[in-house]
Amino acid sequence: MAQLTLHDSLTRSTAPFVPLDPAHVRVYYCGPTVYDLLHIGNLRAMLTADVLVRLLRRLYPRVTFVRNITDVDDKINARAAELGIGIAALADGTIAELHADLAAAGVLPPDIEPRATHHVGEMIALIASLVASGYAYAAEGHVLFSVRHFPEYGRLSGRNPDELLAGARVEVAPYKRDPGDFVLWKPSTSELPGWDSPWGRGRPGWHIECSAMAERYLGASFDIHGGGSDLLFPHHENERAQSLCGYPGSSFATVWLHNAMLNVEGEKMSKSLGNFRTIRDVLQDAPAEALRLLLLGTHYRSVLDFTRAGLDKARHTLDRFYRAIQHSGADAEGPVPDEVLHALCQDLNSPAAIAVMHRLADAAMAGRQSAGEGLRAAGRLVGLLQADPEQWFRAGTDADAVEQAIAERLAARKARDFARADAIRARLLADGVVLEDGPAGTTWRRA
RNA sequence: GGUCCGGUGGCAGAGUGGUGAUGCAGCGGACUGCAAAUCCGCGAAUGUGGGUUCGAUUCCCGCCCGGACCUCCA
Repeated sequence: MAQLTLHDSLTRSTAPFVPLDPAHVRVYYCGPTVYDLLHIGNLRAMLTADVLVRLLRRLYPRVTFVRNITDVDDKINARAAELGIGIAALADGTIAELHADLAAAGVLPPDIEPRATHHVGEMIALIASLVASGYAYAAEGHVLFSVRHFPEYGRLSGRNPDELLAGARVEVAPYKRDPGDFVLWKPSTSELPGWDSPWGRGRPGWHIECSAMAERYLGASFDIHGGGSDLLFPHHENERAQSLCGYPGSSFATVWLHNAMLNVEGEKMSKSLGNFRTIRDVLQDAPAEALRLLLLGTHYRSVLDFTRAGLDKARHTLDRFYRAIQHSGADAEGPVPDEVLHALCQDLNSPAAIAVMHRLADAAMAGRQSAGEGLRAAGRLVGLLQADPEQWFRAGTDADAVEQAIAERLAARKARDFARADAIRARLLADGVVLEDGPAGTTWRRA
């Protein structure tokens, strides 16, 4: 069996992945904050996790993948107030949209998708334990984690706690003992969502939810924790501090996986630049597999540039793969080719796996059915090539009308009236249908 | 200011201490009424200056350039 190696952000090195329990691999990913539709940056993180989990499921007998939903947060409060609805209603609606978008994008659902608001009790218990053991303190209705009590603080993100605040852009709240201390619990006014706690009515800080939910579903020590690289600090650094101090003797995550960010047409995606692309938006004008192939075309730890041209190219590549499958006569999946598995096992090297798929496509095009079957199998491992080729090439077209036009054109060609034949072909092309004349007659597909 | 990451052919994008994947684009050819698709062939790259080494794109140092993060953005 291929040995999986992964890059660990904590050690900043790539090493063989050794599960705590080979019979049961456990993965936690930080999921979205549900106040708006998912964008393609969110999707990149989800997709990295998706490929990781698909691969782990091939390599190990049992995998539990937990991806949380943050449904209590100041941004949610603000948006709910803006819309004049409750946070639960906003969260429920957003979660339904999120599930629809991810299903459309071909992202498999996690095994467990815990919501923060359903685990406030666990968070309060964890905070109480941190207070009792001296790692946290209450002040003015807040509970704060005391960074100075955790000597390893800063190790994950490579930061020196003493220097951390030197360039910070925020004012330090007066109730903090050290500027780097972060909030575990904060008070809520009567109009804000809140829960009763030993420190009064309030709501949890952002970081504590992941510590509590990861422990609840995976145990205090588990295998892989992932998320976008922007979460490395402070979110993951803080989670790690909370969990290591709150669950003595535990190791929290063995491997920390972080995917790089995504740009749009060369610029950072941001609301102010107006280049924010939601999944839904992109799927309006490209098949989901094209979006997926585009994202997998760059290694997850490199910054990826999302471009319209790239999306079109991805679609043409898929045309080539589907054509090869069709040509090889592969109507079923074969075993996953070793080269593909091997590529993915090298720290999820999806671009290398895609390169192998191109070679398989060459062989399939040459008529090797087993190559076509291998291509399909490789596709499934990375969530591609799941459509029926016929469907892929002809979805959204009026087959009867096209067949009729082809018959007319054939008659024109037989009469050597090429002007008329070409006019028919041009008309179909304008309607998004491409004709291909082969020895066996004329075939067609959408452009 | 601090920390970190990266600079590979026209473009996208892997890998590697010893003749630099893969795709797109380009060029020549086959096929075609013309195309499309497919096939054959061709040209084309490791930011910069040093160091280590028999040999560096790969390791080390300086420089230049780009990017990310620095308290709640995947």
